[in-house]
Amino acid sequence: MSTNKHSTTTAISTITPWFSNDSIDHVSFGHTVTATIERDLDEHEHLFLEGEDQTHVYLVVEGVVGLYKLLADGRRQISTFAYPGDIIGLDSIGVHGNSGEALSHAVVRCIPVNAIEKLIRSEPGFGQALLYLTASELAETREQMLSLGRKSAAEKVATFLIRISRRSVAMGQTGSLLSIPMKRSEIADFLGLTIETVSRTFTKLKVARVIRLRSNSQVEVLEMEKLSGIAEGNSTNVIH
Amino acid sequence: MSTNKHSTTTAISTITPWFSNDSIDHVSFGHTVTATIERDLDEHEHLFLEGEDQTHVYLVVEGVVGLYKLLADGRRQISTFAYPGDIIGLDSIGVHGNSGEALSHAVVRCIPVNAIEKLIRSEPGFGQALLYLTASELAETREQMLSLGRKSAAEKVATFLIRISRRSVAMGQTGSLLSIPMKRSEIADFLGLTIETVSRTFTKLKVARVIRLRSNSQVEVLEMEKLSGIAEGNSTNVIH
DNA sequence: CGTTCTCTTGAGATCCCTCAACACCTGTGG
DNA sequence: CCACAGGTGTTGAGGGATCTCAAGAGAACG
Repeated sequence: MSTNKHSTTTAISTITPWFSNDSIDHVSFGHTVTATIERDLDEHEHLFLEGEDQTHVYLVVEGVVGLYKLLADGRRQISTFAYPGDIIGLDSIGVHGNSGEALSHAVVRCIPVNAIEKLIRSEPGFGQALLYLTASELAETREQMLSLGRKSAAEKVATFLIRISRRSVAMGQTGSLLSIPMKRSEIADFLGLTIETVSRTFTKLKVARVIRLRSNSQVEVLEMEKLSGIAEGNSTNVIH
Repeated sequence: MSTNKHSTTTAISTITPWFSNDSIDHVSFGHTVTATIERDLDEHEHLFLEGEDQTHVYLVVEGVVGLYKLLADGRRQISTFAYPGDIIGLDSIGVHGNSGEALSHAVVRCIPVNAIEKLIRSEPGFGQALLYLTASELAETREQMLSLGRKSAAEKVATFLIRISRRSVAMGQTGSLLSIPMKRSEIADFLGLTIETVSRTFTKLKVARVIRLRSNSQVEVLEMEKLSGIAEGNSTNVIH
């Protein structure tokens, strides 16, 4: 179960939207928020459900949180994965448009929406920072729409890996040894595919010696050029 | 070709993001912008191309502008359709992430980005209005991702029509007689389908007496309940 | 009243999904 | 230390929704 910890320390955070290739935006909380609650989430624990009233905005501190929408029959579309430093809840005004669930153990800092509104009014630049952050998220989301609407399974998976690689580099780590914090089913629901197709596509990339699987959650990129070529739909890099 | 008209009138606009079901946000320009340029666009004329430096934000005054991304081989994904009252360019900081093209004759008001920045600093509430606007657009985009990733052709087309209907109602018009300002190819590139599939799906909805086609750009919804049932993926409303 | 663009319809191909079996991994308890 | 169970990932075979290719019908326009 989850535990709540009150904290009086100021939370100053470097906000880097997932998959962002923009320069890093710095947004600081806490100067006027005297006490924000930090919350521990177990694997599969929900932070909120689609349709619920929005009470907080969340800053991911540790772990990865998935935002998703469901259809009546259970089909799921994962909208985004929120990594440490990402802010959750900027898309909705009043009511959550997505459900938010921890992929594994995670820690988030909960900021009440009224505190956000207060900060926007009191701290010059804060609102603008949030605007830029939301704008970047919109740009990322539209990039993902291109993948969902127009790319093949191989292109989708390659795009997914390239983005993880970029994020990895942005975090100061290597871009060729990637840790994949999500399961096949979550990758599938993010890319609009089935688990089987995701699995088969990983195998094809492996056989083509573009990647190597150290484990199910560790991918080594052997041919970065080829991978990004596939991601961008270059027909010379087609996999069979 | 396009004509540019200088204007000194204040442009006070009601901003309603496309497909929005949120309450209407009011944002006013012009109090500090003494002269904004209004621009006429011919059918298929581009406002900007993906990758270009962003110089302006645009307020659509008349007509519809499509934002799209291309893959190297020509595959296209339309990100959104901007209607009168919508603002274009809030997603990008510095460089355009999409190309913007008028679907038919259109008029836009051009607001220099530095004027926007000035307004954010000088007019309290302006930045917040833009934030809410961008947040709504993000929510809409994620709704569209569910369509692209997880819905069938019939569900996509039904969702598309329902959203046009909602927008129509929000504009004070009837929700059952819809005017469709885009061609089949544009609908296809928005929904991640081919023109042929879009055409066939319209025919199926027509045969099932859910809609009636007055012309290629005028759709009459005969069974709204059934249409929204299909849009939400209810298996009882499947079309064959 | 032809020219061109758009939309519709058909037939066959293809990519991905569905269903099914099996392999792998990890933790637990005998 | 092994047996087993449950969750997760892989692989195969077949089917189906959508795409591709192609022809023709309509609509718009000079």
